[in-house]
Amino acid sequence: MSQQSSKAVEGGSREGERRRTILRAAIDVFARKGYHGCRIADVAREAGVAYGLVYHYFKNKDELLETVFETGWSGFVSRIRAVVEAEGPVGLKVRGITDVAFEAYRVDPRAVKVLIVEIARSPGGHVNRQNAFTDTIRMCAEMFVRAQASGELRPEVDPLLASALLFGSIEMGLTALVLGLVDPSDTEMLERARQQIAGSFLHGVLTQDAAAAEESWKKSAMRSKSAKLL
Amino acid sequence: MSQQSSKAVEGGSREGERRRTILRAAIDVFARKGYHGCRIADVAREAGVAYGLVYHYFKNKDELLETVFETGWSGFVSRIRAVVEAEGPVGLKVRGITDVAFEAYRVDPRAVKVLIVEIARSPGGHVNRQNAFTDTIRMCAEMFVRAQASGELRPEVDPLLASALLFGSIEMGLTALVLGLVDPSDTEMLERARQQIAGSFLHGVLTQDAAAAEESWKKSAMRSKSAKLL
Amino acid sequence: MSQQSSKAVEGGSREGERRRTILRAAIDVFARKGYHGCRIADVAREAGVAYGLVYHYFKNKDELLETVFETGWSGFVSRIRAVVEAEGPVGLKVRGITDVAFEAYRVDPRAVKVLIVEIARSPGGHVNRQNAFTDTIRMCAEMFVRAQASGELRPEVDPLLASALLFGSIEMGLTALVLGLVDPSDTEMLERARQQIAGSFLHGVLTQDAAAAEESWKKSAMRSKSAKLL
Amino acid sequence: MSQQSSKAVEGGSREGERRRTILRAAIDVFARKGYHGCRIADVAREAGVAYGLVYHYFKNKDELLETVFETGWSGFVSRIRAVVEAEGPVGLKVRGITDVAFEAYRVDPRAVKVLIVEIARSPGGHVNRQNAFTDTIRMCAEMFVRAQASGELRPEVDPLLASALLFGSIEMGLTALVLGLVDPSDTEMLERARQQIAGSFLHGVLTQDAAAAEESWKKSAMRSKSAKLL
DNA sequence: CATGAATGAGGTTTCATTCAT
DNA sequence: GATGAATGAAACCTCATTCAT
Repeated sequence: MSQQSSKAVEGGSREGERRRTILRAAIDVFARKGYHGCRIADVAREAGVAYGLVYHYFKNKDELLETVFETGWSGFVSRIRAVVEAEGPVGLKVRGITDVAFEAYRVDPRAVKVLIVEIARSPGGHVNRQNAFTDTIRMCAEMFVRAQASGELRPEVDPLLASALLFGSIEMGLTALVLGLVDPSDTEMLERARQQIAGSFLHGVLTQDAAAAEESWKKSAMRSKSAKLL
Repeated sequence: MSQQSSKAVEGGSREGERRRTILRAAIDVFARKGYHGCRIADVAREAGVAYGLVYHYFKNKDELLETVFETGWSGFVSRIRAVVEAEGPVGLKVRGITDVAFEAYRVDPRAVKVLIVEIARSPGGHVNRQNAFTDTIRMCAEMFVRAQASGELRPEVDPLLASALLFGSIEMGLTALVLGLVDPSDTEMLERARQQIAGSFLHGVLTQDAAAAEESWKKSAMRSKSAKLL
Repeated sequence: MSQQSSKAVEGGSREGERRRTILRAAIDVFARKGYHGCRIADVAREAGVAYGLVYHYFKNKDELLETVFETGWSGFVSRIRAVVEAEGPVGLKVRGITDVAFEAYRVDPRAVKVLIVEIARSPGGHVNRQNAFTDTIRMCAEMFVRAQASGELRPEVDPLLASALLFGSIEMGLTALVLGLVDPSDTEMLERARQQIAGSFLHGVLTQDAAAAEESWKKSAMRSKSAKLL
Repeated sequence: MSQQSSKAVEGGSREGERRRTILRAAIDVFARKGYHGCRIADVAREAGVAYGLVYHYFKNKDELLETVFETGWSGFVSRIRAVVEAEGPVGLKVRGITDVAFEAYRVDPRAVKVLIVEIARSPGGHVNRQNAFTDTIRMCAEMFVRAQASGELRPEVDPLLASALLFGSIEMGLTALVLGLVDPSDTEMLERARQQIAGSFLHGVLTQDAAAAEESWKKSAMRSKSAKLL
């Protein structure tokens, strides 16, 4: 009782620890072997716990995977939301969204791999996953609607589709890393990819005025960039 | 379509028919249930053949799925290659690539879904699928290298990444359809999506000159569009 | 196809054979180990078939047990029904019902044990079993209603309860055998038990007239009994 | 009833309370789900105690169930014994036995259900349960032996079998209630059932003289019945 | 070619029991 | 005494694959 309310604020409670250990192990095995190869036995061994304990914390395999997804996704979504709801030009927000994705990749590439390769494209049945994904796209679509109203987005652009395309670009950019098309250890390439994804996208959808504002922003950013990242 | 009715299109013996029936059934089940739910028994039932017959034509489940993938992909790739190797401005080629993808979707949405959703998934390495995918991206990347040499593509754009982003945009555009974000029966929306994907992408990466050439092309295309499509 | 319609009349069809083998094995294991100890693996070994084949013929363990019950019970019920629907005094019918139960015991004591000990008294959830049991009791209750109308059954006797008591007596009589209270190999005792169950019951519920008719029947029966049984 | 509210009825320390709470919960779960569905976790939840506490009071599941059985059964048996060992005609005793069974049902139908439904069931040999049951039958059989010696019971009746049949009738009468064949809330029906079970049985096995004595008893009983019961 | 019964390894899931706190 | 997390053996069930007809 007291364990849940008092200690579970951020990292406490022995129960929470174990649970998280298993979750983390699941992400690992998942990223390594994919949905197929991911046997509960592997997860348990990886987490260093007994077989049955997985079932103490998760109803069954599916719920475990679902939780892996939601855990990973919810953090991502909340960061995206923060960016979307902040003040500022849409160009800055789009760059912010790209940054969130790439930062997540930098922190835990395996988790991102699971999100991208194993779940985001996953089979129909799992309603939650699709909803989480489509909800995020819709959230950004509304951002684009407002950007269109303020004259930043070109009028002939469909906001929903634009949102889908932005995430498509980000996702495939990261997929290129995950699949080894691009060397993931090449940090300079990583940086260029991030720039290009946001840059090309914005070039493609912004109005002349917004693009010009973007341009001036980019130049000032270049000077302070290297300091920020490391 | 023509495959089913005529018997001699491509080695159309009776054997070939059966084989193709099974393959088509596999695509269906695959599209409906994903790699997971796809049991040999389902494929056999869907095809209306006996359980064991699947094993007469395919060594095992993996070979069947591999064949499903290659069959679907090879046609797609060869059409892409034709577009890439033709003469003409890169803008036209990018539109051509988008057209190929959308046309494939129009002909058989389920097959496209399989290609989209199951890429890079399932049994460990399955090199073929990834290779087929990455090879195609590399092919288009070379196209962009040439376009950069001829001054069509902006110099600061990375060709490989550009290629990835193009396919990312196309894929997510189609995924939006597959996921029901966009109504797939709305043909006007389909048309607009196709235009926007290619258009935004090109806006984002082309030089001023190439973009201008694009612009003039687009205007002439608008007049003849409806005739082409049906 | 032809296997089912042409050969399945009584004992034919290879499929039916296997199925029956498994069913019979299930009855054996069931009678020997009870519901608890009855593992699918045991049934398969007893039947001399592979593990998975049990699941080829039966959806799961429960369906197997359900089938064991229905198979055993349906034969029993149809014989009871034949007795109930025949012409004649109610006394004869009651004796007929007792005979059916004891004959079933003589033919396959294990099957009767399963019916009595494992299933007839079984846990709530299984609707079919209870229904089958209560339906049979109701069938005989109607027989008693008619017997009451014709003046054979005493008017103050409740027919439904009488039916329950008849089966209670029969069941406990057989249970006494099953539990070893009475030596099951003592055929004379068996014969006496049968007589007493029907006799005491009838004494208890028949009117004076019907009881007198019974008495005269019993005497004539005694002379021809020993010849019949062996 | 009184067990729960007062703390010193029968070794009523705090420990005893807990133990009894668990036992009572076990009866409940047992009656509701049968031996199968009865998991220790269910018992603990029903009793409102922690998982492990069940193991503090009972060595293992089997001992718990055994205790449930014995607790319920021992009270029943001692009451039966009191009836059997009392002075008086056998007819009165048979009615007394029936009364004990029905009274037990009135006080706690669920406990009776467990006793009825689970007798002779589950884990292989569990000698105790069978013994408790067969011992009781043998005890009454001896009562019938004496009744036969005193000319109350007809000479051709087998005492052991008669005893089995009596309990068979009682059990199935109660089973009819448990299974819902008879409405358990219909107290008049309950009363009639009790009368009929004992009455029919006695009619079936008593000699003329004993039956006549019975008859006169019954008439006098009818007058004072309602007062006795409540 | 065609069939579908038969096989059994491999995975998931349950749950009685233990034990550290 | 009391708790419930932790353990793991043992059962169930699935399904790719084989094979006799």
